[in-house]
Amino acid sequence: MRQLLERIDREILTGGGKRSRSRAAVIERFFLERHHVTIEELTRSVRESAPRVGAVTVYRTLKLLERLGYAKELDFGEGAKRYESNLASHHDHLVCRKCGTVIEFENRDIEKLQERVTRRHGFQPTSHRLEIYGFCRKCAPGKAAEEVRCPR
Amino acid sequence: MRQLLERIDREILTGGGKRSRSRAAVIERFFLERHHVTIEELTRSVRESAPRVGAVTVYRTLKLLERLGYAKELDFGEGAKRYESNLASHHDHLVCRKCGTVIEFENRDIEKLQERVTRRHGFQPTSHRLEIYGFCRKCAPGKAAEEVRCPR
DNA sequence: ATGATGATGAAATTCAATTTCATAATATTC
DNA sequence: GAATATTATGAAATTGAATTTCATCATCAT
Ligand SMILES: [Mn+2]
Ligand SMILES: [Mn+2]
Ligand SMILES: [Zn+2]
Ligand SMILES: [Zn+2]
Repeated sequence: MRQLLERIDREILTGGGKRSRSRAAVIERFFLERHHVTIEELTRSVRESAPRVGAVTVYRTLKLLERLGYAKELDFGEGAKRYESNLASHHDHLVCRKCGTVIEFENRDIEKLQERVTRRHGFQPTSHRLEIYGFCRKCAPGKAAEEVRCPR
Repeated sequence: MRQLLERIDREILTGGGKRSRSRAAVIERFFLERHHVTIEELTRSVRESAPRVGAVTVYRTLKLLERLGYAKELDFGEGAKRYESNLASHHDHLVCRKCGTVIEFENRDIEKLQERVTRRHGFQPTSHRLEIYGFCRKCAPGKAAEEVRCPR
């Protein structure tokens, strides 16, 4: 952890940036988070230990971490984006539409097939997103309130 | 086409709705679109034949078509959402980060593997989204302006 | 035609995200 | 250890897509 923070600090320095307490607070909290967090959630968390940090700094710091390759931006269609550490290996997500639980999975076969698809189209892939929406074990009762068709 | 429009009209009627000229104009234009359109693009298109139609009606009509199962909402992270007809069979997308070209593909093997993944997690899937971002054949020169690391 | 209810669209509102800008913090130079 | 230069901060303002409001219009049933 210490190692990581120092390494990021060094990268920022190298890039012409300066150290900052607020940013350090955001970065530390971010990597302590267990789940995929929104800016709002992370801001609340940061303020427990550094109450004066503004949400704008959280926005800026996460964009920075993303540019440096340490964070990943996610969008589960909730309105606000979520972020996760990009230190672990690549994975995709199962998102429960009822309770919001997110299950992570990794499937090399799917990734292989994706590569084949892109090759077939002369497409040079740089990233992808695969999200499967539905109901998790807890939230999948016999019949969920599925398709209610109504014009309004 | 005529068939489709009448069928949708009937469904709306059944659901307690009424016919409307503005909405009909939006629906007709929508199904004539070849590409994935934003609300703004579709509104411009609609106004060529029905100049008084407001953007709000386009928003509302697309939400309606989505609820009825005739349209699909897409989000390629551009800020504005895109919509496509849901009449054709399911497919996923390759999105060029440079020129914006969208290539559609269909891969039964990937879908099968997805089902296996969800089953393994006791997850009941209702939909998914798979998008692969990168550079299309035209836009993939030896080295694209890939990773420029800079703290700001 | 009349009345009831749905649909419309301009304007107002919402809300995440970004920009602005005066001030504060940090690095560099002497 | 100042003085100076440059970056970072955060409150407030701004943006922009999407939604809501509401007075008015259109459509349907009687
Ligand atoms: Mn994850
Ligand atoms: Mn498509
Ligand atoms: Zn759930
Ligand atoms: Zn391209």
